[in-house]
Amino acid sequence: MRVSEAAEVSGLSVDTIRFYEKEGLLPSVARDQAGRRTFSAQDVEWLTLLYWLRETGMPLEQMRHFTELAKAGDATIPERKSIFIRHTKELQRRKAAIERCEVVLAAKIAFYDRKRKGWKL
Amino acid sequence: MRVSEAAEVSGLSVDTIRFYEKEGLLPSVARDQAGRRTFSAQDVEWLTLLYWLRETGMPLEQMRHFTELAKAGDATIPERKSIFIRHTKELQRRKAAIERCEVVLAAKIAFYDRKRKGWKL
DNA sequence: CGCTTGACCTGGAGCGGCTCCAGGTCGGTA
DNA sequence: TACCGACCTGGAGCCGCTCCAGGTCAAGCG
Repeated sequence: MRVSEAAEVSGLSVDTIRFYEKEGLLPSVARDQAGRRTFSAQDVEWLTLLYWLRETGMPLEQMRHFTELAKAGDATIPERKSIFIRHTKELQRRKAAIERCEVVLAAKIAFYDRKRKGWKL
Repeated sequence: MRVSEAAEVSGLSVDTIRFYEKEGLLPSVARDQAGRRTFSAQDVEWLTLLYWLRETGMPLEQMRHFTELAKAGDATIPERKSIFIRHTKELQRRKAAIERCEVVLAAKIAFYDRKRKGWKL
């Protein structure tokens, strides 16, 4: 699979994939004889994971660390697991922030509605 | 109220408040005779709103536009309201992404647990 | 009354995380 | 065989801060 298809499937942009490779966030990327990146199903799964982690705010540095662990083999599974558990907690924090914001916005909207009514009366 | 206190109450950093002023995101900031910014309760409320909008991903450009509308008076209330409604929808999108990511992480964690069990048997 | 301390000021550099662009290479189709 | 489009690289640009140097000022203490 070539980079544009990998991008489409994973949700990342082509530029972001190249950038991630440069930054060491991809465990390995094969090239064909013409020097073009080729992605296996596994590679694309990895990209998709990165997509979700970034989409939900994990810093590149942490993703890079995670990549190093994955490259180092099964012995690092406990640490990788704990990274995911920590990120899950972070997601709860973010969800709470969103919900708090929803309340704030709902209050503002209600305020505007009351004001509008005031004009009409 | 001075900038450090306004920062503490609003959740923004002092640097971010100064940056937002420079970028035209604050409708007006008074200064004392020594040239220091002073914030009224209203100002702090505004900062807090900006905090929540940024925390949940609204771009500065949109916040700037919103500020302009607020400065222009009550006639712009319908547009301001529609900005909030749009952002509320964006929040739903983001919450869905977080929930999707939670599922992905839970699956990964379960996978690690199965693998760990495999070792022990 | 003067001195120090610390909160504030400004302008500008640096950084994370992309995104876009110029200029070039290559392979598959008409 | 000549082209077209997808790929390549290196580097500039952009957003949204964050940090720093170098300076001003007011308030509290000796």
